[in-house]
Amino acid sequence: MAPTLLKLVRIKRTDLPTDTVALARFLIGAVVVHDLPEGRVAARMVETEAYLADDAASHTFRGETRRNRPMFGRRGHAYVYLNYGVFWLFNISAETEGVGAGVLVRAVEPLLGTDLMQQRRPGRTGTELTSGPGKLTLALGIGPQHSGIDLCARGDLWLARAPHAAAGIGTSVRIGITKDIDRPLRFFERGNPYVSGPRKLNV
DNA sequence: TCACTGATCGTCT
DNA sequence: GACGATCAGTGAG
Repeated sequence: MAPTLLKLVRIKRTDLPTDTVALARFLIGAVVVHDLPEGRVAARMVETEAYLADDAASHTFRGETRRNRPMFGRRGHAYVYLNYGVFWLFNISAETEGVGAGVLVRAVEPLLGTDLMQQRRPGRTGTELTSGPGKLTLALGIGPQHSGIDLCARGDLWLARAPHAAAGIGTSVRIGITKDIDRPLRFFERGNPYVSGPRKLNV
């Protein structure tokens, strides 16, 4: 799709499903937009994971803390945290005020500003740019300064409606966790080359 | 294509 | 003081 033809329509909070699993599926195909000083970057979400309130794998399982507070807010807020001391991971809060749940964005497909993404990922090209939760935050310039912000409000980081429907949504167990490992809470666009993870999970 | 490993640090126990 | 919702490099099959 030619960039000049891409119309980005801001997502309103009322567009977002309250239920975490429904939100994780809804977000497949939707767009993350970041307006940087150097220009706009935008990418379609093609892989997500749901983290529920009664979920031992979720950061919210043991209750609210300073770090995970955004997950307890209303749906549509960003929760960004440092993983393995190295990478920032981007989540979108779900459910209602007081319920700790959200959706991890695991992979995106670049739509706008691919050149800017490449500058932020030296030596990486093609699917290596954004095919993983730590990669995409680097490419899109998402960091701790965004944790807690409202993605449905005016700001530099926001969500836009899917420019076209997902080709088909696949389901699998989640990746990289050690608790509640059997729940089918990972969702991805079938056949999309930017989807991360072992091939056997992506059918 | 898969399995394994080191790097690295904020958060919570 | 231990533990990760990861990535990139290496080596084997």
